[in-house]
Amino acid sequence: MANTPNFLAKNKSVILYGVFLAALLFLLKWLELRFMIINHAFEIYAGSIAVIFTALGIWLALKLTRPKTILIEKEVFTERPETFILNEKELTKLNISKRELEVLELMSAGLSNQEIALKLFVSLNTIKTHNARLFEKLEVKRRTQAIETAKRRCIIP
Amino acid sequence: MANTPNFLAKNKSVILYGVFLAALLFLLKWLELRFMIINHAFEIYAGSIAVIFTALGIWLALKLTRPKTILIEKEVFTERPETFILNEKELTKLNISKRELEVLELMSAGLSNQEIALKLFVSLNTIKTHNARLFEKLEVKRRTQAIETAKRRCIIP
DNA sequence: TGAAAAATCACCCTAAAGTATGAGGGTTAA
DNA sequence: TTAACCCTCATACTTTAGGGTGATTTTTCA
Repeated sequence: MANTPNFLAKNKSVILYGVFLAALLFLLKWLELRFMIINHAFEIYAGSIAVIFTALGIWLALKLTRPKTILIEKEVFTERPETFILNEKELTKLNISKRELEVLELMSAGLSNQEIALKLFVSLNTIKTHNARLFEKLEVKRRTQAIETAKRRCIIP
Repeated sequence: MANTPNFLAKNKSVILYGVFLAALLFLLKWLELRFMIINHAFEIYAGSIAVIFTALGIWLALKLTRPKTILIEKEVFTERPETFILNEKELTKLNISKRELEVLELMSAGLSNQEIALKLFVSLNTIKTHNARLFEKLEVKRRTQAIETAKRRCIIP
């Protein structure tokens, strides 16, 4: 395992900590020389150390425990197997008629109301009525929502 | 808001930290008196402070960040082993931009143009422009067709 | 057989979607 | 720096979608 770059990358935090510690030692040595001749120098020095190392500890802890997150597994009811199986229960529960389902499928295929009307040999108004009932039963407001809901519930492929 | 017990409970960590700090000061004072007469007493003292306060910082950080680790929700699809694989080739071939894809996905979710505009913090006209380009690139005339085509080509799930 | 449900259609109106055109600012690569 | 996108927004217009109401005919089923 002569993977040096990987080693460096993985221990980045530790190395950074080492470097930071070295820098701190220099700083502290300098502070020592600087304040040794002043009154209460010792207290100042000790306080500085306390503050800096507390901060260091906090930083270190945050750095090391960052990936520690609790995963909440959320169950999502999405049942769409590759081979479409019509969910008859949903259909009867929602009380969607044969004709409405037909309209829904053509809608999902991307046809306009006019095109659906022509295809089913009925008037545009009829399609609109079917749509209105469909939206009511599916509890949606738009055809795109209807398509999304219907697909999710396995009413259409 | 005279909810004293609640205040105590909520600031438990802070209070504990205060008490611990006071205890530490006593300890340090004792150490100071103890080691002031020994050679290298200063270094030992400083080292002690560093170690103790680093530990304190780590403890503090862990204590304060523990309740904030409940974050990520993982969606588990019960009956859908094959996850969606974005067809990057199609995307680049069709020359669909990131923003356009974003709009397309929201469209597919059943949102209206106005809702998409609000969600993306842009104007309705901007969404309409994105739509027009999308329809042109996908060679369709309506949003429902766009959704159908995009799904079939694995551009959206 | 009679009521309920389904399917059909019409009219009117509003809301949303879509078309066409222009334009300014930002990024990026030649 | 220029050209090519990309993202943004606007205005004006047309088309489509959707809501509400009411009605007729056919099917279905208890």
